[in-house]
Amino acid sequence: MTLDFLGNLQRTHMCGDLRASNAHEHVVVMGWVNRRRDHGNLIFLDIRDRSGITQVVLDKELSPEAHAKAEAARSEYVVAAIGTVRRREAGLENPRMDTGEIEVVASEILLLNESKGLPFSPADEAIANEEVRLKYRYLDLRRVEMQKNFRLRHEVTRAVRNYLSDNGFLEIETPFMTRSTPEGARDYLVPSRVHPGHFYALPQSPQIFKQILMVSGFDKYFQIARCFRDEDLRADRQPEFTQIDLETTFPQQSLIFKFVEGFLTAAFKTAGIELKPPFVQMTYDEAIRNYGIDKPDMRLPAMVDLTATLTPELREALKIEQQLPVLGFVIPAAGVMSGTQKRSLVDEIRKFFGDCGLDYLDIARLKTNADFVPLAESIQNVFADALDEEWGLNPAGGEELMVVITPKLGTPAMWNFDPQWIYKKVGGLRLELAKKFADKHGLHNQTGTAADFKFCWVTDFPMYEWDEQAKVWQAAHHPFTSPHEDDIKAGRLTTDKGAVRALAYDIVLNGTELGSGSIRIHRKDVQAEIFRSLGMDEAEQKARFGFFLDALEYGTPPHGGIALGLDRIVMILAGASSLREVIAFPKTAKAIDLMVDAPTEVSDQQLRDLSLRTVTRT
RNA sequence: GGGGACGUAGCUCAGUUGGUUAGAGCGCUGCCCUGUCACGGCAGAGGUCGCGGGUUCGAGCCCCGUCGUCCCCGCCA
Repeated sequence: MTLDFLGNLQRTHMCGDLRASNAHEHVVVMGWVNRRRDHGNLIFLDIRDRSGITQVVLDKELSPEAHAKAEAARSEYVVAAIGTVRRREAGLENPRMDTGEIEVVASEILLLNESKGLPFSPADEAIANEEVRLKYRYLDLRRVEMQKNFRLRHEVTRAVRNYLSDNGFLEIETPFMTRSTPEGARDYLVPSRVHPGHFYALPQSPQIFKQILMVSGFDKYFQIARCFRDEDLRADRQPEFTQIDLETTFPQQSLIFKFVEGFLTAAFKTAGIELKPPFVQMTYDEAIRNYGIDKPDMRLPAMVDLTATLTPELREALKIEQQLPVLGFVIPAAGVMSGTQKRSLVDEIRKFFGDCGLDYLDIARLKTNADFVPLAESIQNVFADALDEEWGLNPAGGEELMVVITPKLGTPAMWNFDPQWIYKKVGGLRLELAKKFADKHGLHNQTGTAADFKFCWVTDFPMYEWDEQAKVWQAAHHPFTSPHEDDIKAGRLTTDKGAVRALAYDIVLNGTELGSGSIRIHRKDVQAEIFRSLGMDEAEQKARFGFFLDALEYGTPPHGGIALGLDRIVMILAGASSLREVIAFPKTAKAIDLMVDAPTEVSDQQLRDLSLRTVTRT
C-alpha cells in the first residue's frame, strides 16, 4: 500500500464541528476511519477525531481516484478528506449524529497511515475486557466514552485552577524526590546513585511542604499534586493518584469549606451540574449515630434511633438488652416481598451479624401479638416522621423495607473498646442492603442533575484512636493536626484522650471520602504536648520530623488546609465505577502497567550504579 | 497475607451427565452492490479450550497446582 504524504495540507475543520451552516464550504478534515460502508460504486467513510464523527462520501463517478483509496481504507486508518460539505437530502439525515445533517463529498482522499488488524475496535459498542483494554490503552482511549472522560477531567482541573487562582492561591510545585512524610502508607523509594544505601521517597502527599510554604509566607497555596502510596489497590485506589491540595494561612474551618465548596461548584458546573452550597455539615459523632460510618452516603435515608420506643418492660418481654440502642433504617422501594424472600433476607441479615448479639426484629410479627401492637405502631410512626419530612416516603405503603435491629440479651456494650460499634455495624448493614436493592430503589443511578451528588462535611473527628494491640493511643490523623482549643484548655490531652476532638474534617460525596484536611498545630508547646501524649520522645521526634519542627520555631502562622482526590471526583462525576476510567495509564490490581509492562527487572549495570543487589526473599 | 468471580477464535460469549470433527454473533479476508450510517448479499480463513500435572478407555467439562484479570477483607492516618 502506498501512503500519501501530508505535504502542506492543513485541516480546516474538526469532524464533529460541521453543521448545515457549513454547506457548500470547501473543507479538509483529518482523522481515523471509524467505519467504512462500501456499496460498490459508492463508499461511506465515517471519519473520527477528538471532536466527533463526520460522514465522507466517495462517488466513483465523481472522483474515481479518491474512491479507489477509500476502497483500500480499513478501520483506524488515518486519512485526510478534501471535499465539499453537502446538506443531506431529506430522508438521508441521521438524527443520531451531531453532524447528521451534512456529509462531506470528497474530491480527494489522502491515506496518511494504515493500521494493523485491531485487537478490538474503538468504534465498537461492546467493550473488550480490561486486560486487553489496558494492553492496547491507546486504542481504548480512542473510544468516545474515554475521550469524554478525559475532556471532563481536563475541564474539572481547569475550573479548579481558575477558581483557586482567582481567589488568591498560588500554584507551587513541590518535589517528587523527597524524604518520607508522616503519612501512614508505605513509601515508594528511589535509590540515590550519589549516596549509596540512601533513598529518596516519592511523596504520599505534599503535606510537609505545603505547611512549610505557609511558614514561608505564601499565604495561600495550591497544587494539582501527584501522590504515591505503595499499598494494595482497589477500584478507587491507585498507587499514584492526583490530589487537589491546598493550604492557607490564618484559616477558620469555615473558610476552607467555602473555598472547597467554591471550586467544586465551579468544577461541577463544567459538567452542567449546579451545586448549591453550603454543603451539609455534621460532626463525626452525628455521622456515626445517623449513618454508622464517618463517610455517610446521603443518597439513602439515615438510620432512625428507635431506642425511645422501647420501655424497660418491653425490652424485658422481647429479651432485648436494657441499655443499648435499638436502631432501624428504611430501604426505599425495595418492593413487596414473598414469605420466602423475606425469610432468606432475614437469614442474610443474621449471617451479616454473626454472633455479635444483634438481631432483626420483624415488625409484621410484632403486630400478630396484641401486647406488641402499640410498639409496632410507634416504631412505624418514628419511621414515618423521619421519612416523611425529608424523603416524602410513606413506610406504611408496603414498598419500603423497614429494618429494625435490636441487641439481644448479652450483647456487649463495647466491641474492641468501641462503644459505637452497634451504630457502625447497623450502618454497615444499611449500606449492604442499599447495594442489594440498588436496582429497585434506583437511588444510586445518575439522573444528570445535582440531586445525584450528595455532599457533606464531617467535622470534629476524634484526635486519638485506641490501639488495642499496642495498648496505646495513636493519632488518628497525622500528628500535626490541631486539637480543639477547648479540649487543650480543659486539659483533656492528658486526662481524657478519648474525648479530644481534632480540628479535622472530611468532605464526603455519595459515601466516598473525597478529601480530608485539618487546621494544623502552629505552636511549639502544643506540638510537644501531642508528641508527649503519643509517647514519642524527643529523639524520635527529631529523627522523624526534625527539619519540620525546626521550621515551626521561626514564626509559624496559624494555618490549615485540605486535599481532595481529583481522580475520585472525576470518577463520580463521570458515573464511572473505577478510577481506571479516568486515569489515562492506570495500573492493574497488582500494580502493573500492562501497556509498558512495568515494573521490570533492570540491568546489572544499573544496579551497580546504584550500589544495589536484589535478593530472593524466603 | 486472606476470600470470591472469571479465563474457550482478534473481540463478546454458548458449550448438555465426561463421549465422534468445539459452536454463534461481531470483526477479519475475497467477490458483488450508488444512499448507507451497527449497510446488505455470497464465499472463506481463523482454536495448544490460560499453563502444568492427575483421574479416566476417553477431559473444554472432574481433581490438584500454577499464572493472569477483576471485586472484596486486611492494608491505605
